[in-house]
Amino acid sequence: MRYPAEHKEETRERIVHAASRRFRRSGANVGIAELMKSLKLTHGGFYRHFKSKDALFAEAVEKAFSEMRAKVRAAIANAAPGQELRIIIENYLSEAHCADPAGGCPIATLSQEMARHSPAVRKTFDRAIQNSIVALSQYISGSSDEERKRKAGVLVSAMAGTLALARAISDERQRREILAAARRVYMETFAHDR
Amino acid sequence: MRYPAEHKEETRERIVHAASRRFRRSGANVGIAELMKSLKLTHGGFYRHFKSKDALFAEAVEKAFSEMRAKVRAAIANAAPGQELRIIIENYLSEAHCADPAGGCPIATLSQEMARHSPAVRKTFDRAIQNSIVALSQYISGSSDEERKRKAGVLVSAMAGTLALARAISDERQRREILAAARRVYMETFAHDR
DNA sequence: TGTACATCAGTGAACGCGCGTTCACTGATGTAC
DNA sequence: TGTACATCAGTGAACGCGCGTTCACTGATGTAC
Repeated sequence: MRYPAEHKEETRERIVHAASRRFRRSGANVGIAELMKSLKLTHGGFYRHFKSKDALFAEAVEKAFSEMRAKVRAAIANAAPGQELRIIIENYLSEAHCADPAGGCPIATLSQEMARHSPAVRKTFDRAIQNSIVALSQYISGSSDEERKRKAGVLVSAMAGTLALARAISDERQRREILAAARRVYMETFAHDR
Repeated sequence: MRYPAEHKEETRERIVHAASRRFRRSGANVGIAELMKSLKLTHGGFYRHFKSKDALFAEAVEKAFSEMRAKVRAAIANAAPGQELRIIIENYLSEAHCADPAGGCPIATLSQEMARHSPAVRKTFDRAIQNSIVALSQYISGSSDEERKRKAGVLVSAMAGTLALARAISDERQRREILAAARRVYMETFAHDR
């Protein structure tokens, strides 16, 4: 059957969106068939939209980063000037973010498997990381742009590591504790002028 | 053919050692056949030693942590008192460790996929993390045992996150930069009395 | 306006492949007599 | 001391399964005349 004009683009976007969530939840071992089934489609049609699973993965990574940027933007939209970094840290290390890998930061879910991905995927991830660091650096104090970017890189990697470890910990109380302790340490280290 | 008395135990250990390295390099998607082949064995014999791939994975995780503990112990064996934490941070965030995931910290390579592993594996990982945090906490300043452990947990997760992100970054200069910046920040935050 | 044809998103069978696991078998050595 | 048998780490074919990808096909709608 033939479909209305924008139908194809809509389907494509639904695939990328679902893939972005699933890859963040399960890494690259998500099957095309299962993914398409979750959208009430069959696996054969997948290749009308993407030339390979790898191509989809790259787009899904990009999508995950752009979703994160949107969330951060929304969170600090009404922040009092100078409070942006505190809000970013609080949100990133929140229990809500911890409980939602599928809708959360791709660095905390995918960085470890990046070494095993194709050059195309790695390049996408790489660029997105640079963007994130630059975006974050504008809220960090420091005597030069370079210093702010360096500190932002450290903060991003530290927060992603803490989130990943918190998710690996089974005991809920301990998970909450490490998130809370990390919020405090990172605030003191990065959000206070010193 | 029959083998000398301790032969079986030796083979078993060779398998765990090789698996520990391979799992850290590639995550759980390492084939039994390929693993056994790398030891000049065939895949069929695997099940004389382990009841399943999952059982091996759990042992390999344990082995990875115990290797790490041994490396840390060796590194600080001759440290001047009070310098242990500086040495630990310097080693963990060294370019050598960054370039050697297979022989390095399992938190930096496996934490993100832990959520997808069996309860048995998760429990092993969990226990090992607690041990690591407790072991590290003795070198961290703080007014109580609890505070030292909390700070140690944050430091472990932060360092693992930085190492994972550094490995995901393709550009060598940037990789070195983030490692260096993180060494400095974590030293200031955790290794200085304040 | 009506008809014949083209389009193409989506379908589902089929492919080759690698996986974890099972199992009948091998054969050098230890053990019983 | 010599012989027959038991042991069991390791072998390699075979299993069922899920995977990414291909491809001939479908059929509702757009388009040409």
